Amino acid sequence: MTQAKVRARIAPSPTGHLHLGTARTALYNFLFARKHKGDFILRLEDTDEVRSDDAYTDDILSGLKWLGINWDEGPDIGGPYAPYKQTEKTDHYENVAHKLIEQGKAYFCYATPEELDALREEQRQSNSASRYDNRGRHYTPEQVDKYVKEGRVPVIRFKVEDNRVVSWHDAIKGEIQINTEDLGGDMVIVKSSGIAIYNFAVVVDDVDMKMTHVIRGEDHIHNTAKQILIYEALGEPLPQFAHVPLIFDLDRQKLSKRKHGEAVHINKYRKDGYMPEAIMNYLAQMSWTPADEREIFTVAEACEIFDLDRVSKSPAVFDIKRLDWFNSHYIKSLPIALITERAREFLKDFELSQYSQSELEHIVALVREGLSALKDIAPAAAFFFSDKVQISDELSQGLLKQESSLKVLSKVHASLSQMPWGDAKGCKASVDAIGKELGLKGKDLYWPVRAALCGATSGPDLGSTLSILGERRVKARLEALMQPC
RNA sequence: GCCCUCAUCGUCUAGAGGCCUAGGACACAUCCCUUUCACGGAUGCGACGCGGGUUCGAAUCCCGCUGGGGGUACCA
Repeated sequence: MTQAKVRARIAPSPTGHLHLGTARTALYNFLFARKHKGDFILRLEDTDEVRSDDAYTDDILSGLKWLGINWDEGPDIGGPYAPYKQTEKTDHYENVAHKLIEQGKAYFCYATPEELDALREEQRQSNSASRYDNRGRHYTPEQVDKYVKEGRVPVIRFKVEDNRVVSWHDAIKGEIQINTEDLGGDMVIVKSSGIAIYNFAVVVDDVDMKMTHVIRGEDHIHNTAKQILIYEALGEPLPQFAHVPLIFDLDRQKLSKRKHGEAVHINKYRKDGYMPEAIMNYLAQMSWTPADEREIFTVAEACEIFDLDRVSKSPAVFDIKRLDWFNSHYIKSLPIALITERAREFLKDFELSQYSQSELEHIVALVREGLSALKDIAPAAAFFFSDKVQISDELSQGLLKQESSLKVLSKVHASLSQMPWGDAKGCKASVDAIGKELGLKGKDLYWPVRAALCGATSGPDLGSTLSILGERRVKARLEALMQPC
């Protein structure tokens, strides 16, 4: 048996910034395609004339790329089944819809939005299921004539046959059965504007683009039933469906812009200095565990080991603390040159040119340990860049007023020219030697020095700090303290 | 309302009838390391929603209940 080449896709609609859920769905499709040496396609479902915006398209494409998700065909690079943008296929959808009308599988419906609202309201009042009453199936020629004369512009509805069970084997959820009666009556496939509706356009596109697998959020389950009906009407084979559980917040509610604001957008994490490797890793393992249960893996590794069989059926809760853990892991373990490069934009308020590239890398290496996101690097590294170190009143009035502290500082100041700059251990040893001389050690010795240099009693390794700051900067800091006005 | 779906520590999960007095990770607590914070290491806290079955034996299978979530548009 020859298996067709796997083709999976992500079909975002450019009605908002790249959402965490969209990113994860994209990731799963991408990983699945790569795992099976197939193609991954990106297609834009921009049939919502009201909410679609090109700015969102850019945001989505760049966000996906940033995460390491690359497509083989898409609106930006083309491909054998172009166009990859639904608004460029309007006529095509309409043609297909007309074919369905000719076959008696669809028809024009002249019901106005107001009439439909009234119908729904009535159904709501009587506590019955909300559905279109298929009235358009039985128009007399006179009625149609009248509606046309009134200037009503029809939609095209697809006939949803009643009393049938649509079922499919979902690659994640297993067997799913839905009765067509619960689908809401004959469905609109082309709006009165002439633009195809999502449920119709997806099927036409997935058929056109020869998609073999449709992996999407479980909020689409009912849509899948509707879409299967369309596949059948078109006489086309069904792809394999897989419905991925959704992502919740800590309150077990769907992640939504309304409730969570920017926190649902990939962009927000990008701006805050989260590593794409961390987001990818975190997103991937939210509802999927590799067979060997490893938790840290790269995109490339995930492409090797991804498996739909191991995708969980239940929703995952987005927990920023866990993301932070992944992020701090990558901040600590990615090559220092790369982290330094990424850190630059978070340090842009400082005059970075005063340090060489390798010195800068040392600084980043020193402070990266405690960071959960790069946005926190500026406060952590600030003292390296300013000769006027901010010192709290508590320290300047307390610790730094003590006699022993002043002694330590003036001793350090005096020995500046003998410090082995560039040698972290050597610098530390010099301080220790001064301590020995003064009979001071521990906090009494280190804290004053640390406070003078960093403005705090906690911070990176003292020897390294001294070594990187170098004679000029250390001198400036000490003198600023020793000659108060 | 109706339809679909889900159910293991606070969170992500392992678990596909005996290997489970339920394992790992995050978080949290304590301790160790350290001049400090962080890192790292150790220990601890901590879960199979409930009720019936089936079976010699159930977290695992079946049924019901409860609870959560999603859907129910001329949105996607």
